[in-house]
Amino acid sequence: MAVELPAQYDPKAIEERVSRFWLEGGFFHADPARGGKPYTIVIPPPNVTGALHMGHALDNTLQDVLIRWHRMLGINTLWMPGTDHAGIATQNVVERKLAEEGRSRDDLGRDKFVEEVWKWKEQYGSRIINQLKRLGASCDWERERFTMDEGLSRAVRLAFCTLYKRGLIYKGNYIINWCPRCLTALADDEVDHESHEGHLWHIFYPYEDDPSEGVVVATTRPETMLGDTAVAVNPKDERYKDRIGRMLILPIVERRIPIIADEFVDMEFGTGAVKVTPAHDPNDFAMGRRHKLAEICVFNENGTMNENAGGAYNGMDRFECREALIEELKEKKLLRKVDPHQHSVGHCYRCHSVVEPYISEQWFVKMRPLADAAIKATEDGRVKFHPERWTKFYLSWLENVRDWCISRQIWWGHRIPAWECQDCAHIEVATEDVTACPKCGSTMLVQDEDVLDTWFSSSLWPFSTMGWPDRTPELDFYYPTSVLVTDRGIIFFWVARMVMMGLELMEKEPFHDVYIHATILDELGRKMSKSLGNGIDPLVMIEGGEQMYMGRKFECDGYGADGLRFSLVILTKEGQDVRVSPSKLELGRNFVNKLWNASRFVFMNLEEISQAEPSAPSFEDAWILSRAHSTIRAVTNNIAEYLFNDAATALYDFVWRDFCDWYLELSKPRMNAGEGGATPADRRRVQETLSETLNILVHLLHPVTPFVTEHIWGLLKEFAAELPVAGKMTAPALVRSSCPAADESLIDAGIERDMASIQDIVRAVRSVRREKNLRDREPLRIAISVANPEDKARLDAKSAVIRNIAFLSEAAEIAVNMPKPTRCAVCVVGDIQVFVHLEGLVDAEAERARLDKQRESLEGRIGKAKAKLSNENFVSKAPEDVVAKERERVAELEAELQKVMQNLRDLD
RNA sequence: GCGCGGUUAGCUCAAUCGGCCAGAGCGCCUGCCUUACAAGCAGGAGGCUUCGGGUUCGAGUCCCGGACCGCGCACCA
Repeated sequence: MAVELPAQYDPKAIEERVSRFWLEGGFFHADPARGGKPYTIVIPPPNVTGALHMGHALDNTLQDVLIRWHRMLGINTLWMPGTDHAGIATQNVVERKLAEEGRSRDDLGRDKFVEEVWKWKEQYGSRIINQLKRLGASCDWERERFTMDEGLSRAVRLAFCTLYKRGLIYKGNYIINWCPRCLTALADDEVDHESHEGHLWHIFYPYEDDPSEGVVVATTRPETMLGDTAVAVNPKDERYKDRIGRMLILPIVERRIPIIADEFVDMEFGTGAVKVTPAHDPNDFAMGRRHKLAEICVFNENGTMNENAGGAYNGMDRFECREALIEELKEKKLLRKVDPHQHSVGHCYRCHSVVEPYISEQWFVKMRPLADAAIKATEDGRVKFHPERWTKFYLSWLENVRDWCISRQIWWGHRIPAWECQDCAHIEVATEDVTACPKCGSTMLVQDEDVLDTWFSSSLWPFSTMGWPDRTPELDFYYPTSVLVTDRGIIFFWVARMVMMGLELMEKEPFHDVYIHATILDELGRKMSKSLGNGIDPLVMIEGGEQMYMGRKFECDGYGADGLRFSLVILTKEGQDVRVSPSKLELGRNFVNKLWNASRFVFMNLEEISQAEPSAPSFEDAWILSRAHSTIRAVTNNIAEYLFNDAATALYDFVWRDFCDWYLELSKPRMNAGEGGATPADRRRVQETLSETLNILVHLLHPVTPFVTEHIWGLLKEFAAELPVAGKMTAPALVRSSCPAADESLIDAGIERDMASIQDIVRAVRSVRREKNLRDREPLRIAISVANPEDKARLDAKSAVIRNIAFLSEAAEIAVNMPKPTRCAVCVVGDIQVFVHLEGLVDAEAERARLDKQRESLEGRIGKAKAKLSNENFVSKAPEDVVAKERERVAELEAELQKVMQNLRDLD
């Protein structure tokens, strides 16, 4: 067979080929008509402007592990992919591109601009999808959706109308967060608060009837004073009690404003008197409405001051205005004090400008009823979080949520389906465009200019992608989905809103489980970000190349998608953020190479299949199959509980420790007829066990390292065509093959224990080799003294194993209570003594040193255990089996110690 | 201010229900190009589990309190 088997695994060529094979085979396609049990995941749709980062890599790897695992269990799986139109973000990207060409969106006008965005989307929008494919994500790509698709847009309109009709959407004039750069309203959770070192300015407001007296107010945003319409004090505040109702003259603008009393005011803070600016502060807004104060807006939409700010400031930027205003107040001796003050300032999560609280007319979703239903779904156990602690985080947000501002003053997005009649001012909300006013019949209708928050359309994702509002077979079969896998960062933005919309519009929660995985951090524990330059590009790690990381350049020769995926999965402990650095990712690359080489070894030994009837399975054959099935059991349980890294660790140990370090080494002499009595029947047996084990192993690993396992499986299918395992390899591809179930009858704790004991003996011999500077394969002779005839019988049966792996010149002599032969080193392993014949090499000092060290350790352990046993409370209160076990342990340790002591005496 | 994580080997992390000697990877030291793999093999060193109390026969693990690091929310005139 002329197959090239390079000694170093090169992922690049293989992954590309395997990827093509999968896509051409249509193996990821989901078909509800196939029936069976459904298992569904909808992808958290990445921004269409996005590029794959490590967070995506982890998120999608975990989803892919779940999907591939369930697919291999024969379950009817659907992984729904797609992208999000990301209103503000995408609009910003296209506007930046236009700016480079010296154009602006206003030059183009709305229709032309939206056309430009679509063009941009067609050209660049598939980048992240291709990157996900490169990562190996086994989504049903034939079903790819985009939140601005025709179908999803229909879903958005119907959702809006339905909620409006149910009174859950309303329009109103309220204070919202305004980004003066993006020129749009933002939802509360789209504002990032950052702590800033600012000032607390104390400003004097004189009384109208006695300008020499007045009150001092404290503020961090003095420029808003231009819009003040009152000063508030606490009604209980003795200092101000008798001044309530008195009029003040607001400096600079010279407006008459009253002193009002409101419980809200904190007497401890500042001077206890608060300037009230209803149009520019959420608390003041609420106070203003309580006291029916005027709402005077002093800002323009772009963050400059407007005519209400007065002639001097009109048109000035808000921050320049602050400076100028402070100067003027100083001149007028109205600035009484300036204290440094730490306070938090809201920033736009898209462009990072300082947002302004701003009164404007917007559309809102009434959250209370929706949130209550969502809370109930979790309380009833219909929506569960993993790890469990996120439940509280999620519920506390739902409990305190305020109405959601969903209108955005941008052009890219789902335009609000509301039309206002220019004649009678009636507002009609409808799924189809409205051409005549249903109230007055006028045809003078104007559609609302605003678009909806992107998260509004993403909240429908679990069902809009399946064809809702049509009742499709997909929706019937795959909804609700099984699990949502995401980062904690969008629990509010997205997870909560999907639950609310699913319950309201589908009357069914959109998913049963929510798995919140780690956030990826850099090696110093900081989130990866562009501005810090501490991000690692997953594509560079996969395909190779160079990039800047934390200020230095590093080069990677391409660890492959498998290497990256394995690293991420094994590093990511549930519920724990994960620090990633380029060097840590070598782990997965090394593992994949190890797996490849183990497979390569198997293939080389399958080149000539022995035609003999296989001999009976030997001890080591039974052992590796026992370990294989133990591993199947462990991985199955771990994945069911979302313990991905435990599954990966079990696989790592099985492949590297059990299979490579021990079984492959043990199989070598059995492959070579003649040597050590190996027969063609033995050879055949080993070939069957190797192929069987490798087949199990690639199945188990496939969800984590899909490419290399698919490749190995394909080769194994050819190499093992004449072996029994071929009967289990009839699927067209590993991705569609079913995973072997754990066969409990093959799991043998006794065999695993015996092997552990053999490993101890072998390690003892190796240790002596090291100590004596003997070559690893220098033939040696050993004798083994055991405690009883049963142990002798057990070891006798395995003497070939020991001989093989310890490189002995002949089988060990095994006897019960054998006296120590002369001229040998001795190692005490439990109740076994291993005598290594060394002829002239025995070194009494080295012997003494080794035995002394062991004596010390044993004495320490015995001391501890005896102290426990001599404690009457322990003996009387601890469970009997624990006490019995402890006694047994002491007896064993003492027997071992005696042997060590005897050997020490013999040295004298 | 409230809440949630975390603190274990030089580094990054494990440790199931409280019970054998607290493990692994990387790094370090020794020796090996051993016919799958130097991205490897073999052997080894390395621990007052953040601190102080408590519960318990027994605590890395449970409870109370403190320190430090990180995250979220609220307040922030």
